[in-house]
Amino acid sequence: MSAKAKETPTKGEVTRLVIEDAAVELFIEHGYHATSMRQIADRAGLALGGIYNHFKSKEEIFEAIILDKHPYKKVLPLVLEAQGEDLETFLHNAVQITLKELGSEPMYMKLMFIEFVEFNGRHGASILSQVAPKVLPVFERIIKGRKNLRVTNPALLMRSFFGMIISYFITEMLISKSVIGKLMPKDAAAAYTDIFLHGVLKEPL
Amino acid sequence: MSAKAKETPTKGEVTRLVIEDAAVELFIEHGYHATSMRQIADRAGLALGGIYNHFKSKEEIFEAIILDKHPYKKVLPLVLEAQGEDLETFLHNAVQITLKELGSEPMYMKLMFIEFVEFNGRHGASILSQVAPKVLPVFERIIKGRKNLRVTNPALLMRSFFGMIISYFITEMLISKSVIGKLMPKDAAAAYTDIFLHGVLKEPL
DNA sequence: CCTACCGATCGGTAGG
DNA sequence: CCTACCGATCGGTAGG
Repeated sequence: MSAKAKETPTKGEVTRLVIEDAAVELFIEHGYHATSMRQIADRAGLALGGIYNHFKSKEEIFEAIILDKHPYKKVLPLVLEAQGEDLETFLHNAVQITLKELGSEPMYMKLMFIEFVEFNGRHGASILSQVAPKVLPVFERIIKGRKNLRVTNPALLMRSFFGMIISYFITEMLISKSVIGKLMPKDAAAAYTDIFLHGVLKEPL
Repeated sequence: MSAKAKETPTKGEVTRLVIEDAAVELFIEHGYHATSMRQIADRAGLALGGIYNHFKSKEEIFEAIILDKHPYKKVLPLVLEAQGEDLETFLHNAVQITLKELGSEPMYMKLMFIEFVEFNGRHGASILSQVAPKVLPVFERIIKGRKNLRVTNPALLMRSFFGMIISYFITEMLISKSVIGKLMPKDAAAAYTDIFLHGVLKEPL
């Protein structure tokens, strides 16, 4: 048992994750306050009381989910490690990789909105304060390294980058339920990326 | 009483609006399911039972609010009536007017997110189906009339237009609670508009 | 429009 | 980890 404690998860750790998985599904389906502890217990396959061996309260489940499954957990390393010979390919890669990764489980983006609506963005604001100092330098480097950028403020570049991603997914989720989804181009993600890049860059790709 | 019935609102109509106003405040503060009928009654200044003389259920209050106070009610006429000599000024005006109008009560944008999170976008999808046919022609006209557009698909242009607006407000609300809001340029709305326009247009303004 | 009430369900706990 | 239970609060209604 001297290893990194990642190899053989405790039975308790497994149950904890089962509860989290059941809860995150239900939260995404109905939101936080409309989901009951009994529903979570049922879907996790145990009795109501059993949950409280792993979590002190319903809110603690939500907080664990935010820590473990928030989309930024996937996006952050991707953006930090994005590569490319020049600025254009770098930004293009960063956007495409991020959209593709998040697109594999688009509903997890809904966690952000649940938190925003039902917790007034309390967790979101604190995540932002932790993450921004790590990500901002990336955008600072982009701006300093190249001259063909129309945007010279790193915070604004960062904001428009993530704003574009958020906008892509929320419009995607709204449109997919409507007929006008049919009118969208095949690779809407690429088209979206394209608009953003041309908005930010001075010269065409 | 042959007038348009807008002049002297019934006492009942007034009470109805008082209830809606109390409810929309509470929904924006805590979301739909976390708001109780008793809270709404208290804030509206009447007893619990009194509400049911004006609304059959809690959900009916929410639906009335969506009908009366959804941000698209303000944005739609503005976009339809936006003017401008050429394409650039037209688009620029449309964006600026919309951002300014919504910015006067930014929290009402939260209604969209509440509906998305707690009603799974049911109302949002039906609004989209009603509104899209009216708005899409505007973007079709934009595309047909001018050649210096990089985006040739009207649905995509419409999506990126409203996506940009949504993205502006959600990042605004998140950032305003964080320190990095200080790093943003003075007129972030103008900068945001600028990025969008350059993303969509072939030539600089 | 209010008072007083209904059954149902909520989050959480004790005790084993 | 389950059974059985707690007080509190929920949306909604009857009756005046």
